[in-house]
Amino acid sequence: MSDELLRALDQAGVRLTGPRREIAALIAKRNGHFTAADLIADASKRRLGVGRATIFRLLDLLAEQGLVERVDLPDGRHAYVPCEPSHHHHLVCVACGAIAEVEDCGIDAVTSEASRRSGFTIESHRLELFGRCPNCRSAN
Amino acid sequence: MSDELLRALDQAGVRLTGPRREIAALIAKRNGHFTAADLIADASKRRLGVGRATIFRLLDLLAEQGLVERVDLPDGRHAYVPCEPSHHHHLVCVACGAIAEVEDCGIDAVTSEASRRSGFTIESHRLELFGRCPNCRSAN
DNA sequence: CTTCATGCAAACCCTTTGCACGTCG
DNA sequence: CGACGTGCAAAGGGTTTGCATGAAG
Repeated sequence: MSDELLRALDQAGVRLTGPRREIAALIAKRNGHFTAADLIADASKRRLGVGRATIFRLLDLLAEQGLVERVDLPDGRHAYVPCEPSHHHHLVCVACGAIAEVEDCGIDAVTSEASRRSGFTIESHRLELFGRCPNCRSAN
Repeated sequence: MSDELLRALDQAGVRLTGPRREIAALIAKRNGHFTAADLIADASKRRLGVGRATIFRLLDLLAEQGLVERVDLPDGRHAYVPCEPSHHHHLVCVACGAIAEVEDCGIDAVTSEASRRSGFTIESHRLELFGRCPNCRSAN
């Protein structure tokens, strides 16, 4: 479960310490997005002795490696989603937090159109889609 | 300059108090995005007696009315941009902070494609474009 | 006059940092 | 063994809240 993250970290030459393994397992056990606070709560619930700081430090590390990405929820909270380094946008279920990764589906056309109209050179963009996953849609 | 915001607030039945007028003027005097901290600094620089809380409260109010929108900068800071209630996306210059508003330029095609692929129903989205405005591009 | 907004300060997050100790390889 | 990671606690920044006072309509 948590092997994916650990393997990727290992490959990146990152030390696989005890706390890092435990936090990776917590992340793997969640599905969908999670906040730093979620992990901190999980850790304290299970009485792992890991400190807040270690969790934030690992999240930074994972983000650097592109293994998680930080998304800003509509309510302003910061969350993280596990993801493949190459994929780029996320679709998040507002009901259960499930995540789907969306590869470029024509966003380039949008950016170049915006660039043409505005005269800006576009260097990067952030697209976040919010909706309901198939499960939550039918459950309601 | 600050009339636009004030007029819109008035129409919404919001009391036009002294502090609100002053803060609206500060916002009008900025061009491009700004943070709450920017306004707080402006206010203290000019020794207006307005408190932090009032600034945050007005920003909330303006956001409720759709007169400003909160954007999350790539570095994680929260900023606000003044905008028309109907327009929807923003292009922000990473060099000078200038803002261009971008009306739908085919983003619907992207969302429906993403929806088709993932099975999610899409309720909302957030698109932020980052680049360089014509001025900053030629200045460099 | 009544309702609502304000300033101030304290409270509250969330996140980062400094440091002595422990662990990994 | 040496470099690096860790926990803890404290510091830091941004944002919110409680409350007595003051202004708006």
